[in-house]
Amino acid sequence: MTQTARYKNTQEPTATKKRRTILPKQERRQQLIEATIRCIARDGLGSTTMQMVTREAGLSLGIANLHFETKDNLLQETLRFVAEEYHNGQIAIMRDDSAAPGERLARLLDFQFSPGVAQRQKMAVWFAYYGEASARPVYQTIVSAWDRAAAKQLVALFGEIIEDGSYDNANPSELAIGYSALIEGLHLALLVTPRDPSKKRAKAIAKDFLARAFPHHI
Amino acid sequence: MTQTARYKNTQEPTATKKRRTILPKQERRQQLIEATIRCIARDGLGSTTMQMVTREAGLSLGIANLHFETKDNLLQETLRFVAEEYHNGQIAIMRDDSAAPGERLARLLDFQFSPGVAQRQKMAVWFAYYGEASARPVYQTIVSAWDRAAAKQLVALFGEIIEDGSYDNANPSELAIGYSALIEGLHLALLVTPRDPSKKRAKAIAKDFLARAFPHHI
DNA sequence: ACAGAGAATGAATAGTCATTCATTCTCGGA
DNA sequence: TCCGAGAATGAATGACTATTCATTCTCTGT
Repeated sequence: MTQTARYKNTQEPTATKKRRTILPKQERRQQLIEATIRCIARDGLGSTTMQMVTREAGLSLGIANLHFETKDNLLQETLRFVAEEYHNGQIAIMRDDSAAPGERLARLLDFQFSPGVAQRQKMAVWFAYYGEASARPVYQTIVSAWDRAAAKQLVALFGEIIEDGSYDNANPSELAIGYSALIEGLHLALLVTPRDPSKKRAKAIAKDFLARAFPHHI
Repeated sequence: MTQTARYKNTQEPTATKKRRTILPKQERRQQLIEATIRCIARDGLGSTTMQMVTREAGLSLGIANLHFETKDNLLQETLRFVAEEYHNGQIAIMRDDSAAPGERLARLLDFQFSPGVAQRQKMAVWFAYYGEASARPVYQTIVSAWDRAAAKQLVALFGEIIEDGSYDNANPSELAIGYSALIEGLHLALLVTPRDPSKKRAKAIAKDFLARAFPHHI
C-alpha cells in the first residue's frame, strides 16, 4: 500500500471543524495532567489510556507523547503534581510563623478536609498510585520525598504545642505518625464510602484525636 | 494453514516433562487465588496478566479461564478471599464472649499487626483494590459488605468498654471510625515506607490511640 | 504578504493480552 | 486391563494500545 491515500481530507460538509489551537509547552502539559487526573478518577489508573486522556483534553492522540515522551512519564508527572499540591499546602500552613501553634494546627485540619484536597478526584488519584506503589518504586520515591518534608514540619509543630501546653506523656513524632495515618485513613474512608463518614464527621474525628492529645489547644 | 501441525509434541529430549496433575475444583481455585495475590504484590494489579498468574501457579495459560471464566472474575474472587480473611479474623476476636472487653481489644490489636495480616503481600493486595475502588463499584461492594459487619462489632466492643470504664466524652461510633482509619493509615505507611514506622512502632501508635481513649483498659 | 519554525494531528505500526477450543492426559470404575 | 468423563494444556485468534512520524496547520518576524 502506498502512502498517498493516508491524508485525504475527511472533513464532513456538515460538521464544523474545530480550529487547531497552539499553546506554550507549560500550559499544554498542565492541561494534559488535569485531563489525566479526571481519567484516573473516573476510570481507574489501570484502564486509563492515552486515547482517553487526549480525548478528555479535547486534543489529538499524539499530543501526550509530544509533550511527555511516554505514558509512564505522563503518569509520573501527574502524581508529582498532586503530591506537590498537597504537601506544599500543608507545609506552607505549618511554617507560617505569624500564627500561633494552635492556630496553625486548626488551619492544617481545615486544609486537610477542604474541598480542594478532600475532593473525590484528588483522593482517587492519590490512592490509585498507592495501589501500585508496592510494585513501582518510582511512585514511592516521588511521594516519600515530599512526605518526609511534611512529616518533619508536623513533628516540629507538635513539639511546639507539647512544650507550650506542658503535655506529659506526649511524644511528638509518635503523634505525628499517628495523626498522618489517621488523616490518610479518613481520606480513604471518604473515597470508598463517602456517606459514612461524611466529610464533616471525618473532620470531627480528626479534631477529636487532636483534642485528646492537646486538650488546651483545641 | 491446516491444523495438523498445531499439536506436534515438542518435548525436548533433555528436558524432563512435568507430569500433569489433576485436583478438585476448590483446590485449583485456591491455588490460583494465591498465585494472583503474589503477582499483585510483586507486579501491581495493573500489570498482572493471566500469563503471569498461571505461570506463578506452575500451570497452563488456559487454566484460570477454565476455573474462573474471566480475568475480572478471578480478580474479584481474590479480593473477596483477602477481605473475608481479614474481616472474619477481626469479627471472631470481637465476638469471643469468653474474654473480657479489654482482653478482646488487646487481641484485636495483636491481630491487626500480626504477620498474617500486616504482611507486605496482603497489604499490597488490599491497597491495589482500593486504588481502583473509585472506578469499580464492584470492589466497593465486596469490601463494604464485610466492612459494615466489622464496624458494627467494633462499635459494640467500644460501647462495652466505655460503659465498663465510665469514660465520659467518648462516642463509640466516632472512636470506631477513627480507630479503623488509623489502622488503615498505619498499614498504608507500612506498605509504602516499611522502615518508618516499623511494624512494632506502628502497633505502639495504635495502642497509644486506645490508651488515650480507654486509659483504664490498656 | 509571506516564509519558515515548530506545534498539532491521526493513520499506521508493532506489540501485548484475554479468551477460545481442539487435543491430550489422568484416573476411577467396570 | 481398558474406557469414558472431564481436567488440563497451549497454539491460535481477535481486540486493544502505546508510540511513531508524514503531513497539516498556526503564528511570528520580516
